[in-house]
Amino acid sequence: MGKMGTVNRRDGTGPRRNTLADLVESRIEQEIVEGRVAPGDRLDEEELAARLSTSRTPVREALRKLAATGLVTIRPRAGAHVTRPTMTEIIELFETVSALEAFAARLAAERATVAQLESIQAAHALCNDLAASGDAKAYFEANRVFHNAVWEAANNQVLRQQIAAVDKRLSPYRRQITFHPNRTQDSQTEHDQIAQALADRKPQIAEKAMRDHVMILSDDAMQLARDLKL
Amino acid sequence: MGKMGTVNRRDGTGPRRNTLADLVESRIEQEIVEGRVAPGDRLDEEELAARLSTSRTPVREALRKLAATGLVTIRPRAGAHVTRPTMTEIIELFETVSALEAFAARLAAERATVAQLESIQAAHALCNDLAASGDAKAYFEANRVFHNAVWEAANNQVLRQQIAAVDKRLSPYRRQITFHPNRTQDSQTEHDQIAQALADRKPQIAEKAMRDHVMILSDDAMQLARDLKL
DNA sequence: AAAGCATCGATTGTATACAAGAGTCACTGA
DNA sequence: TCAGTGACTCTTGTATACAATCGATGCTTT
Repeated sequence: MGKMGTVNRRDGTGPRRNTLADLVESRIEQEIVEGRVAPGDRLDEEELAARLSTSRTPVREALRKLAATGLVTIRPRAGAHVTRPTMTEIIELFETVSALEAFAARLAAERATVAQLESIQAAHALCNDLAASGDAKAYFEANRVFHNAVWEAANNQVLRQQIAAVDKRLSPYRRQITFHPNRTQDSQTEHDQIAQALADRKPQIAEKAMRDHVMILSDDAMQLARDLKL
Repeated sequence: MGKMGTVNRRDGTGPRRNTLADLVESRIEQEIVEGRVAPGDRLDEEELAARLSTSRTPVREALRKLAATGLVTIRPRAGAHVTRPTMTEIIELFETVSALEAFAARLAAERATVAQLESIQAAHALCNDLAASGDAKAYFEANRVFHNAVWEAANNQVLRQQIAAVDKRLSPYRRQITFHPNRTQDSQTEHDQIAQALADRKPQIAEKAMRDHVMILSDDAMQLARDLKL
């Protein structure tokens, strides 16, 4: 009787995984986003298959899907690697995500529900506490929650997915910046302006504040990348 | 000189196809974008494999990649179908592409080369001629060229690819609108404003003009969809 | 006759087998 | 010693075989 123990969620958020290929995909994606594998690292099909106790077929399908989003680069006969963007591409990624997040902020200011605005304020408050504590790792997560709350408040699933896709590609670099000394305080000041504009329902201001916020991050990322000779 | 004999382009534009899976992918994508298969249509793996003289393996990989971009929907054990967006999703797609294209227009106004601006003007002029001629099919293509020229002039490859991805998902609906009677003339007026703002290098105006232009299209799409009971 | 259920068929998901190109490394020659 | 070249190996690309699940169809039962 209990043979159908399959998990079956229908929202696009959580892992609705019925097939091995999808499971493998989320595992690989996780390893990339969490920084367990770095840009440029090779992704060996057989090694992944062995590690995840499956055959090459689901691994290949997972890698193809990840390649479609740009997280992974596949060159024919040369295998799959975690995409290592050039300096130019990193700038382009930040520019693109700045446009998308700014638009999300604009929409959020226009049409967020009261509950959604409260979620944003709560995340903002949490960021404040953690910024004071100096726990960079925790702040990194709280910052993600804040941004996620804004994306959600835009009430546009397509937009949210597009942002998430580009954001994943930037995650290795975003991570670096968070641990940059003075960044946390500045970030909080910018979050203040964004949160205020949203609470006041001022789309234009929210849009510009978010765009500037992300682009400042971009500048920091570039500076850091130069320092680290990435 | 000719160091590598392999055909190896590095921009994402042209078909750099070495593997069957990539070839199959572009074929299926083409059929969707050109309207040869409609949203909701089933994509049978064996039938595709037979028609393209290959096995199911490359077909499956191609379908997975297309699913990652949202053009195709795959439900486990239920097969692949051309994605049929809901009314809400169509609106969300138009909103998203409006933000992206508007940003592209802004960047183009800021940093397009003279040659790129000339390409835009040329495409605009062609649109004008064809609008007068009343050849809807030709205008549809010329309109694409105009928009493509703006995307290109933004000088941001990541942005260009993101726009292209979302735009593909909208192509069935964009097509419908073009053949709507009065749309062509209105569209030209809007193109005028965009082209002028770009020529004058006014980012704010270009951004707003493009955003409005796309969102008007969205309204028309919704109205049409309602009329056709899509 | 309608509803429920079981069996069958067809299609997808996964694994494995086979083919072919790219990189490696040792060997040769200068 | 170093550059060039050749075969070899390892990995990927493709095809096929096998397994599992969902939907349909027809039968049974009330």
